[in-house]
Amino acid sequence: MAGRPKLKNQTEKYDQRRQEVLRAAARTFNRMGFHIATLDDVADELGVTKPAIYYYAKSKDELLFACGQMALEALNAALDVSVPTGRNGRERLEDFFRIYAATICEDFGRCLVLTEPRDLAPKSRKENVAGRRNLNHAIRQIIRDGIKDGSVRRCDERVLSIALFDAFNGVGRWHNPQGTSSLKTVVDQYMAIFLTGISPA
Amino acid sequence: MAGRPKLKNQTEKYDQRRQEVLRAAARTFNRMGFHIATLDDVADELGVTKPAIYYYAKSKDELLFACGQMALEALNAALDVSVPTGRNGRERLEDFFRIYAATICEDFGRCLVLTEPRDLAPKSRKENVAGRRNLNHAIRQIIRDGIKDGSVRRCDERVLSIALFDAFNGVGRWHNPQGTSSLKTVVDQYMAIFLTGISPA
DNA sequence: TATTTTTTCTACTGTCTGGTAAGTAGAATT
DNA sequence: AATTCTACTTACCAGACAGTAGAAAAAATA
Repeated sequence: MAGRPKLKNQTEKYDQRRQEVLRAAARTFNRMGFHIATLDDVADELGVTKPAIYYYAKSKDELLFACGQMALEALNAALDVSVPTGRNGRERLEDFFRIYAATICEDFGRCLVLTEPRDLAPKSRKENVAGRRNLNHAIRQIIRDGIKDGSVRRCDERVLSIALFDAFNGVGRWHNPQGTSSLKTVVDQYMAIFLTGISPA
Repeated sequence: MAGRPKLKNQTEKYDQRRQEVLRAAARTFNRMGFHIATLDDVADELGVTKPAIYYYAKSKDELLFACGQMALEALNAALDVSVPTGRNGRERLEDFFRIYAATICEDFGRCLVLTEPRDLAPKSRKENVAGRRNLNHAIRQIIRDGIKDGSVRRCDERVLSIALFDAFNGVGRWHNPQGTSSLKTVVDQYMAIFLTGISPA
């Protein structure tokens, strides 16, 4: 944030451009891998030169961190959506993971899924891990609620949450929007697998 | 590679030492991440200096590739085990993924799961991808067999195989052998989730 | 013991890349 | 019109790290 503008009415333009920079970073990281991608690659993606990046972020670490935060904020918003009662635990799980799947197929979501906290510097990592853990804990709570209300089978909620998150992360890693099957089709299949298992109905 | 011994009775010792080097590499890559770990880190893990590594492998790329191959060979062996008939598709899936889970919790297996083909140089990558694809295709075939023999619900075998692989990969990423729950306990839960779903029985 | 082979070390190089210094064209403001 | 601010650019640096050359232990062999 070397040169964040001083005039109030310029900051909106700056923030928009910063979003474009972050998105270019996410796309480049996703395409090449965070450690393989250089800041010159990110700059190319955006059609500028490397130092221009530093006008909007102070380090490569900050770029990755900010991309992750964008995704985490979207996912936390998804949590709020699934809170309204009237729906049991299993239904709330389904609500959430449908949004989760959609989110991690976007630029920032894929970036969150394709990188690990250890790619971040200690300070960023701490906050990133906290965000991931928060999400994880929220899902575990929904699972516990589901077990209580009888809509989810008795199980260790930690194991189920990991199975769900990692299985869905696979969608972000492998799904090709240009491919034959739409995201909705894939997610429907995932839901069927998780709701009633792979054994025939 | 660089200094493979010329005397026949020395090559066995060399090969054993090479295994130790590969294992040290896998452990270091797993602990720190492939791109973050330096060859000095690998050497430290083994208690030697960096050039000693080059006596057993000609590049960092070869280390990662060889670790992946170790895991892929173990997994291909697991495929053979699950071939004997008398067991239906669903049972063979279960057989395989129990071995899969155990394998990816070992040093080389975790290394395979925690890295991506794009971390490898083009030549190694090609072979690595072929190995991964071979495994994937074998599982898809078992799924198709299971659908045919009625032990697996009708579904897109590509989607199911990805869901299974990625969910189980999560075990390799998160399971702590020193933790409270044993690997067998975790895998049993996974099996229950996938066989009959998260809805109560 | 002398000689050869195996294994590892010390010391170094070349390259790559994150990050910076300093300058500039054009827009906004006064 | 003069000044200030914006969004960049060109040119560069310093450190890190994969990989190497050559010497020196250590082990095996004769």
